[in-house]
Amino acid sequence: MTATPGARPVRRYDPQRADRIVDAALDVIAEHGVPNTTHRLIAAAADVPLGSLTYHFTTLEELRARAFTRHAERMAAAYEAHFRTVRSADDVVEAVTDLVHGDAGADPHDWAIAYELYLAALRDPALRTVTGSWMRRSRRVLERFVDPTTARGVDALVEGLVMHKILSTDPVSREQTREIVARAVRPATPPGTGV
Amino acid sequence: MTATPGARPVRRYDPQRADRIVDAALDVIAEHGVPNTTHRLIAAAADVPLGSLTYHFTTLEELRARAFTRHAERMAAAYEAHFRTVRSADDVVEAVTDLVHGDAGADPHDWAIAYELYLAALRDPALRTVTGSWMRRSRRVLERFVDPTTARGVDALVEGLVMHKILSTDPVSREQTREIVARAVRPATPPGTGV
Amino acid sequence: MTATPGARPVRRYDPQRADRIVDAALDVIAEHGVPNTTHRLIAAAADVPLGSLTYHFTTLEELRARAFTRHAERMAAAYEAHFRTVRSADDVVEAVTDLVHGDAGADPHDWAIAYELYLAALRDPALRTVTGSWMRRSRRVLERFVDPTTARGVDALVEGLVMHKILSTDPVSREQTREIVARAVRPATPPGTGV
Amino acid sequence: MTATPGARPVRRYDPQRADRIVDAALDVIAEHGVPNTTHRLIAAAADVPLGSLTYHFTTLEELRARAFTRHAERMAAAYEAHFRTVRSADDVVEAVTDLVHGDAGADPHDWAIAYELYLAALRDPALRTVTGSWMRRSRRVLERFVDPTTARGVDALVEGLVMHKILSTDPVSREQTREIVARAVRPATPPGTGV
DNA sequence: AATGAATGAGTATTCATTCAT
DNA sequence: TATGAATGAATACTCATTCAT
Repeated sequence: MTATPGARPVRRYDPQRADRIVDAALDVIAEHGVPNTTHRLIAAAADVPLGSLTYHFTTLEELRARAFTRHAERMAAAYEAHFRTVRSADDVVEAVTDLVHGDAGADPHDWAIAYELYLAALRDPALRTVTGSWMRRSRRVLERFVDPTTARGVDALVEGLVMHKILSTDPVSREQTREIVARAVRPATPPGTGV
Repeated sequence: MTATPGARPVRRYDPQRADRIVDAALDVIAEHGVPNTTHRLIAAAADVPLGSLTYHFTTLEELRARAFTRHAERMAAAYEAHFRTVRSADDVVEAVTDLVHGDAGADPHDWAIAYELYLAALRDPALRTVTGSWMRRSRRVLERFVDPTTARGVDALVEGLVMHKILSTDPVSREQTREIVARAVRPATPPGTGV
Repeated sequence: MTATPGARPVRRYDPQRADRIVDAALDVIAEHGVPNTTHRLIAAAADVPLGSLTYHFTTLEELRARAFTRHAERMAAAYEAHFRTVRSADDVVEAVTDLVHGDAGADPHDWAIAYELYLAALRDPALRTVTGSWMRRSRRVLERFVDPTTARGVDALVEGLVMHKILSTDPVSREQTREIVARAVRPATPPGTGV
Repeated sequence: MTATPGARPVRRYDPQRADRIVDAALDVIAEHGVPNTTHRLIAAAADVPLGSLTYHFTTLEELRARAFTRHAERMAAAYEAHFRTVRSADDVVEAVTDLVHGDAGADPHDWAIAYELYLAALRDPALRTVTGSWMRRSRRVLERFVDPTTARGVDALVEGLVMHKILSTDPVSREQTREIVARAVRPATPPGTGV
């Protein structure tokens, strides 16, 4: 009850602890993957005692969900910020190319978490609201510059290009990416104008 | 003294067992995901005793790698078969649309395995040769109809469209997909022709 | 709703548990030998649940090392205590004979552990610091009565006599032991005095 | 029944196979220790198929016993050979010193097996006939030069010196060993001649 | 309110031995 | 006669979660 002198220094009032734990969880997911994301690893990363995790989050699953939600939120916000200064359709091509080649804030660490989330969402429909709303926000951003169908296509294209860039053994060049993106961004060919 | 029928499980002579185990592993990966793919689950799915797995495959990791390799091989073969009858660029659009909407042999089960492989490859560079060669084969197929850069774009687009179809809460329609694909397949705008 | 007595095993608060586990490990090593010293056997001997072992000791190897260290420490202390009342060189002969014939605190149980440690040290150089410091302490005790070389010889002799007593089918008599020890304790023949 | 052409080359009639297996077992025991001496390791060392082991030796324990028996026989024979040219008591001192310092045919490999045998004999009384008869032969050799009690002492001393040489962190010098041995070999002090 | 000790269910893996061929 | 495939019991170890303090 009373602080015993000489006892180990007690961590004082720590209102952001839950927050710090969520961020630590994201780091662990990025570095070790969901299956290796254990209470112990997160506790160590957050520098909090083990019991603190289950005190703040009933289950590990809940903590993971919170972490993924936060990540999706951040990625969507970064996406929006990235396009804030874009004006013309030409700028869009450049901006999207930047996105694919990592010059837009999202690094491998972030993409690793994203793919962990994707796979988790594949198994857990509850997480699909997280991925779903993230995608809707991305498309909404693109719709400021292109028609909805094109937005959908460009958004999917970014996904696929990033994934192939990571998984391929001969990755795409920036030049090629720009070319590919440019084609996707062009307005639909008016019917009857030939292929 | 006498062999009581049913009293003792029969030791089966089973020359294709290793093969069956690999297929069972794929089923388990599809249904439960890599992290839940345990020896026990695979053994049950293949209807073989537990010890049989480590007899045929030194580690679980090795078995997983074999399973993923077989899956990638099958997916690539299916991809090639799917385009075998395609002749014109117009047919390509239809064929790719079929691919995205599951009318080309690959079902959610197959895609689930594919995404498990992607994530595994993200952590394990050894698996990247598997994903890499699969992608190369896909592109090579497309290059029969379009230029290499376009092939790359279309291949990435398929990836992204399928993924978003699975992860989104409002999925894309077949109509939209065709439109998006058509745009990606169009030849590049000749320089100087304007947008 | 009410705690049914006996229904659920009681979670015990048990601050000396780690210590008790180490002692239990020593008992198991003595009775079953290192190769049969399993988590299960130790847990049963210490009357603690299985998971408790790896909670307190990361690996079984670590637990074994701790147990051996404690044993060597105890044996050395007993050795020192045994010679505390010895004054003359004659007393030394008697004291050493007692040592060999088990009248000095160390029983077959203790020697069994010691030999398990020896063999373990043969494979694991880390354990050689344990055996090495134990031997140094023994010799230091003997050096209170005889010159260092003699101490070394007597110490080795004790080792060999005990071992042969255990492994031989016709063991040495107390009388013989005393005679042998007496010869080893005698001061070196002054040079030039002939044999 | 008939040799199928193209089948793997069948190992032809191999009458010394059992012998080779026993030697392989000794190698494995020396290198890996009894607890790690498995059928698989022995089969690999002997370059024979796995099933061959249980074909020739009912249990692993039986094979181990055979291996230990052979080793003890060889060690005793080497001991005898080593003393065959010894004539005087002075020569004995030198010969014993050679024994301890490894100049008598027995290397660390041999001692490792010996200690594995000792420990095994500690647990299994059946093996004590092996160790017992080995020791008797050693003593009998020494009794050609010294009285039985001295022989016993010297034999034990060798045991202890070798063991301490292996387990100690500051090993004994050849000089010291000779001195210690010399003292043990000297005839008993005639009663009444003082200590 | 907070925590570290505690635990049982689960994991991959090893291996002596059996047995169909 | 000889063997390699087969298997079940056992092993060390992990970990989410619980709970006494």
